[in-house]
Amino acid sequence: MVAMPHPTAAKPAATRKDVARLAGVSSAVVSYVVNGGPKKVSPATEAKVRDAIAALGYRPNAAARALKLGSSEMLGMVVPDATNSFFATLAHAVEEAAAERGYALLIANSGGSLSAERRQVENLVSRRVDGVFLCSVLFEPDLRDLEAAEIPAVLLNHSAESPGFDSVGVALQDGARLAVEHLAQHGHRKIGLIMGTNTGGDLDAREVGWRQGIEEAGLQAGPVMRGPFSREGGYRAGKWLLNEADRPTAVFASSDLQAVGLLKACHEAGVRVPEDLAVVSFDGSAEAEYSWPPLTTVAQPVEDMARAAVEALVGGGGHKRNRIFPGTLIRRASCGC
Amino acid sequence: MVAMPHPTAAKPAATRKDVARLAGVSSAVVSYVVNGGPKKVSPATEAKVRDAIAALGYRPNAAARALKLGSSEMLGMVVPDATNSFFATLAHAVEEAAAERGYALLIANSGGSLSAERRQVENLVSRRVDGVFLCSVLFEPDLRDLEAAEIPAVLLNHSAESPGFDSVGVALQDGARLAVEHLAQHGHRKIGLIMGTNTGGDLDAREVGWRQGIEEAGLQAGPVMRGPFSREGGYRAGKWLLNEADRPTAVFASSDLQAVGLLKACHEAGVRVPEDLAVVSFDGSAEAEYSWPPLTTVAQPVEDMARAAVEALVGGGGHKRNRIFPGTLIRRASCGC
DNA sequence: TTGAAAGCGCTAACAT
DNA sequence: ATGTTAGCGCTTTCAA
Repeated sequence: MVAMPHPTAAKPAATRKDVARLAGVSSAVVSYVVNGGPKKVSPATEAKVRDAIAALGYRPNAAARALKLGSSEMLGMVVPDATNSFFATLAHAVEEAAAERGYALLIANSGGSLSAERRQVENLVSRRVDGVFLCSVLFEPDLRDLEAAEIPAVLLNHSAESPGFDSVGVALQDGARLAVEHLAQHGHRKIGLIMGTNTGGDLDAREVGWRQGIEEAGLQAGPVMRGPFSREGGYRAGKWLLNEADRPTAVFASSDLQAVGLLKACHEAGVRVPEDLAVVSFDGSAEAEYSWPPLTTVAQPVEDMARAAVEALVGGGGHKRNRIFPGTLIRRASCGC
Repeated sequence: MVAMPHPTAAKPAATRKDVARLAGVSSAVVSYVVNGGPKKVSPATEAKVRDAIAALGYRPNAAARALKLGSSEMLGMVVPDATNSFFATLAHAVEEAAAERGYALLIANSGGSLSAERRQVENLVSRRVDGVFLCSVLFEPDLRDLEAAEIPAVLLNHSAESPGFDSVGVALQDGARLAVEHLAQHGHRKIGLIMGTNTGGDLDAREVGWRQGIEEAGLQAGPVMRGPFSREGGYRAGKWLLNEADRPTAVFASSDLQAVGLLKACHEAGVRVPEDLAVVSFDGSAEAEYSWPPLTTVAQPVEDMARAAVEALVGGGGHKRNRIFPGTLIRRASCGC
C-alpha cells in the first residue's frame, strides 16, 4: 500500500449493493441499468440508479462479472517479439480491433522459443482469456492446452491452408514472388535471398516464392543466407553475402528488419544501394520507409489482418477457415525504382 | 496438431470440487496444495491431489481467485504508442519484470491523446488491475480515478521531482546537456534542436538541458524546430532546418525516431552526416544502431527503469519517491566520432 | 416493472 | 492434518 495522506480512510469501493441501497432499489435493477438489460427499467428508476452510481463512483467488478459469466472479456496474443516493429504494429492493430468489441488484449512474448510460447499460452489459459491469437514459432503449433480449455485460437501470421486451424496471414509465397519478379524486371539476373530462420525448421513460403520468381524469370538461384529475423541477423547475412565470390546484384530479404541490417552492411562496405545491390524486403513496416535508401517492400495489410483475426475469434462466425491476404509491393528507392 | 472433431462434447472444465472428489479429499485441501498453503498437507494426500489435478487437467479459475482475493494479479500500462520502439522496449522490459513476480501486463495505447489516456486508465481501473504504469502525455497527470479506486500508480518516463507521485524516469536535462556538450567538444558552434512536442505543452527538460549545454559551452542557441515525437516529425523538422538561412552544423534531437526522420531529410538534401551536420539524439533504441550513419544517442537504461517501476508498484516498498536514472552517451558515427 | 435469491469457483477462518 | 462453510460481487431466473 501506498503512503497515503488520505483523510478519507480507505473506503472499500462501492459495490452494486451500495448503489442499490442508495437508489432505493434492488441490486437486480442496478444490474439491469448497468447492462442495459435483460429487463427493462422505468426511466425514473433508471435516473435514480444512475445518480447513485455517479455519487458513489461505482464501477462494476470485472472479476465478479467474469466469474459469473465465465468470460473475462480479454483476449490473449502471443508474439515472438513485441519489440519487432512488425509485431508491434500487428499487436496494436489487434488491440484496437478487439477494443472495438469490448475486449482487452493481453500480449505475451515468446522470444521465439517454443517452451516460452507454451508457457505463455498456459498463462493465458489460466487467466481465462476468451480467445488467443497465436503467432507461433511453429508451423503447426500444439493447441491442446487451448482445446482442453475450450479456448478458441486463431493462428496469426500463418500463411498456409491448414484445415483444422483458424488462421489469418499474408500470402508469403506470392509476395516473395512479386518481389523477385520486380527485381527481375529491373534487369537483375542474379538475385540472392536473405531468409529468416523459423524455429520449427519448416520451409518458409517466402523461400518458395523467391525460387518460383527466379524460375519464372528463367534465372538461376542466387546465394542464400539464413539467419534470425532481426536487424542483426540481416547485418550478418549481408556481410557474408557481400564477401561472396559470386555476389548477387539484387537481394530479397524476408523481413524489413533484415533488410535494414543488410543496408548497414552495405554502407559499411561502401556498396551502393540500389546501384551495386538492389534490395526488396517484406513486411511494409514503418521503419522501411525511413531507412536509407527507403526500402521497396511487400507490405502486409496489417489492419485488415487484425480485423479479420478478431472477427474470426469473437465474431461468432461458424467454421474454421484460413484467411490469406495478398501483400502489395511498395516501390521505393532500394530496388532501383 | 490435433484437428479432432471432439466426440466428447464440451465438458465444462474441472473445478476444484471435481479434483477434491476424485482425490477423495475436501476442496480446502486442494486449495492448500495448489497454493502451497496456508495449511500443511501430508505428502500422501498431496500426491493424490496432484494426480487428480493432472488427470482432470484442472486449472484454477483466475476470475474466482481475483474475486476472492480482491487482486487480479494484473498490472496495467498505458503508453502513448506501443509501436514506437522505445515504448515497445520499455513495455517489454516491464512485462518481463512483472512476470517475474507473477503479474501479467495489460498494455494500452493512448495515442498521445489525453482523452484516450483517461479512457484507457478507466478501462484498467474497471478491470481491477493491481497497479498501473503511466507514461502520461501530461506532465502532471490526473490520477483521481486511480486514487478513487485505490490503485497505486507509478509515472513511468517521468523525469522531474514530483512529490506526491511515485515515478521513474531518466535524467532528461542532464542527458541533453551531455549530448550538447559532446557536440561542442567536436567543435560545433551552432547547435540546433529538434524538439518533440508534449501534449501538455510543458517545457521539456531536454530543451532545458540543450540550452544549458549551449550556455556552458559559451555558445549561442541554434535554431529550434518542434514537432511530434515521430520519424515523420523529425523528417519535417529536418527539412525546415536544412533550409534555414543560418543552418546549424549540429543538431540535438529529442528522440531517436526524430533523428531517423532528420537523417532521411539529410539524405534527400544531400547533406552529409556528420560532415555537414552532426546529430545526437535521445533514447538509445535499437533502431539508432542501424540507421545510417549510426546514431550517437543518449541511452535510457530501460531494463533498470522497468525493474524499478515494477519494484515501486508491487515491491511493497513504502513511500512514494522519484527515481531518476542517468542516461549514457553512446558514441557512434552521427556526431563525428 | 421490480425484487429475492441461487449460485459462478475460490480462499481462509474456524471447527474437527 | 483435514473438513466445513461463509462469502467475494455479479447475473439472471423466478416470483411478485
